[in-house]
Amino acid sequence: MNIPKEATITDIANTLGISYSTVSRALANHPRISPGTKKKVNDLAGSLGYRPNNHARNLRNKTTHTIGVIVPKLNSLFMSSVIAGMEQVAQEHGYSLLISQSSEKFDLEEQSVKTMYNSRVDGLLVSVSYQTTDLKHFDLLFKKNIPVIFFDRCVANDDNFRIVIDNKKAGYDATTHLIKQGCKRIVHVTANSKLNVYHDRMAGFKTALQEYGLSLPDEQVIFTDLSFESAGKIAQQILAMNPRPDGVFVANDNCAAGCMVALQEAGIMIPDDIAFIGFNNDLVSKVVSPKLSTVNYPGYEMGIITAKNLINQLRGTEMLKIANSIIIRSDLVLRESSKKDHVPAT
Amino acid sequence: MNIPKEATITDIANTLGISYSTVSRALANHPRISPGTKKKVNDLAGSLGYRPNNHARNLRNKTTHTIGVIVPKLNSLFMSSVIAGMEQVAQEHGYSLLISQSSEKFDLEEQSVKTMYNSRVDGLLVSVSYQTTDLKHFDLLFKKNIPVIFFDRCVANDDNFRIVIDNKKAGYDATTHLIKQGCKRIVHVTANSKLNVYHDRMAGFKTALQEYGLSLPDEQVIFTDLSFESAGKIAQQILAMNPRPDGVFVANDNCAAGCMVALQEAGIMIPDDIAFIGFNNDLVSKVVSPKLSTVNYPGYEMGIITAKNLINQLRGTEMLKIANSIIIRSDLVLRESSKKDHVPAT
DNA sequence: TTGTAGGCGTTATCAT
DNA sequence: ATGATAACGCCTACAA
Repeated sequence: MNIPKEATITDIANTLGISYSTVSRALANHPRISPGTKKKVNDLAGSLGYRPNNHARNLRNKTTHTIGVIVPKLNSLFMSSVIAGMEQVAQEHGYSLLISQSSEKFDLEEQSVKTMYNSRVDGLLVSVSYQTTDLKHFDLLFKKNIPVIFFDRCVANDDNFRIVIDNKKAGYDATTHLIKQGCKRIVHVTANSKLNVYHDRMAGFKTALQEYGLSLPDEQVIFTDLSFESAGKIAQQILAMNPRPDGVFVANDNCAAGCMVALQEAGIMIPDDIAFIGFNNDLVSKVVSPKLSTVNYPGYEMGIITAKNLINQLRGTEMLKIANSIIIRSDLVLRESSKKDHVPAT
Repeated sequence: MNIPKEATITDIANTLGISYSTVSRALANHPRISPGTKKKVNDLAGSLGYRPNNHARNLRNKTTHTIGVIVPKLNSLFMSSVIAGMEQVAQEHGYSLLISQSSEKFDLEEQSVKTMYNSRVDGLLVSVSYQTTDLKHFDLLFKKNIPVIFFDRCVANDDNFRIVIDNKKAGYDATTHLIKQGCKRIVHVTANSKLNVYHDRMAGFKTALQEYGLSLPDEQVIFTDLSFESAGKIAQQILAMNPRPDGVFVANDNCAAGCMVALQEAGIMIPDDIAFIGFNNDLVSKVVSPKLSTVNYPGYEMGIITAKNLINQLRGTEMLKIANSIIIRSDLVLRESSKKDHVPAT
């Protein structure tokens, strides 16, 4: 078990008979180091398998070149695209990503924030958990002026920097679409939470109903955790309603798909009896039968934009105190689940 | 923009009028520091918002308490469960996770390995990409005796430590199930790769066919990237076959679901014309209609076991050179897509 | 039970 | 163009 020795700049300096500050500068491609020494240093470094010690570097520079990422769940097409985008940008700029999932639990999110703080991340990208209602647990970062950017999911009415879609508009468009398909009694299935995404989607939903003169009895808004597993219960609730609704707008695809499956098992025809529209354009929306209409928004792009903004902020390139939100484009994706009186296109 | 000063052990020592080594020891809960000083130190540390500087610590100790994780994709129920399990164990033992997705590309995986290496992770947990055929790119780690554990996906015939399921048995069981349902011409859809998961599942498939005296024309093994997007092409290929197969065993659920959707659009009845079985028990398997039979294995547990093993290895607790693989239990999950002559249970 | 001193690998500020 | 030196914050023999 021989310990393979780790080469340092001192080693390079010694075998080359020069000082280690010269080596350091040569490695950093400092302008006033002779090309000759640069070459010698780089060659030797290569053959020695030298790798810079980031810890020493970070200790010295008080910067870690690490970006923390906290998300509620990793297992959606959307989230993994976001992260892929972030990773690309991070790599391009020499940053690493420290990723953590809160599993929709506030406690775990709080825990993760602490870990990130103790790991001295240069900045943090966050999509908050389902249970999060305020941002006190980020105070340690705020106090130290460590930039935090919230993307996709934020607590409503908060003025931190955020990168989101226009959830209200998307909710409005989805609902309007159902109305135009002839739906009169539309149910909205969402989470009982203060998050922008649910709050705003519902706001859009309500605006649309009002605008078209449709009433909204209390029972037509159903609160749930939006998991696939909970969908069975929602379906029961819908079946029990009298009169039965003719359209459902669910705040995510997983839950929408679960509802559809359960309702169809109970003999409901979709879209003829009840039209459905979901949110996220997740894989399930293309698999469930009939295919689920939904709202699409570009995760990969959102990841890129979010990461770029953070890095700009870290480099002081951008005056971000001015703008405090970026809105990303979203689109309605219409499929069979919401097209009344239409034969599926085959 | 006042810079909030960062408290160090020296600060604590000074305000308390004791030496910083005492503070260091008190913080580390060293046995021979008086409880009184310990309390004073900890209290002050708390009120000062002191956080240990991991970089200084790592520099000193030559250990980062960071575990690298490289996976092909994050967006599956399986992978995100694995990572949740790893995170839990890591946190319990004071480790952080550096996560990266290769997006099934060899280049990105290679890149990630380098990044991990340069970040000086204490160990690495890897599920290799679809394109990976050998492990040369891990040599830098191997040479330095940095432990690497492969989980779920490994290159075949490699003797590194691995934590996997018995893919051959699972493939055998899945195939046998189809045979027992009366299937005579069974197609296997898999990836053209050297990975254990595909290699072994196919081996199990072939063994089962042989055992039951079924022939296997070349065209009955279809190679693809197994993505949902490629499923349409596979469906075309299956439709073009003469005689038409009556059973399909696909090496993952996404692709299986995609095939089913496409075939049903072309008028094929599932399971009556063609029975289907997938692999992974991903969410789509419960959403697609009819619900997809599949092979389930516990991601969360696999994550826990993998992380625990690495940490034990790092602490020298375990003699891992002896064992070189751990097999995790997997089960067949039978649903409607493979039950011939059965009415769906409702 | 506590203090002193040296060093982990870098980079930045001097000086030469 | 290069060298010497100090400092980043922490840990740990060794002393006291």
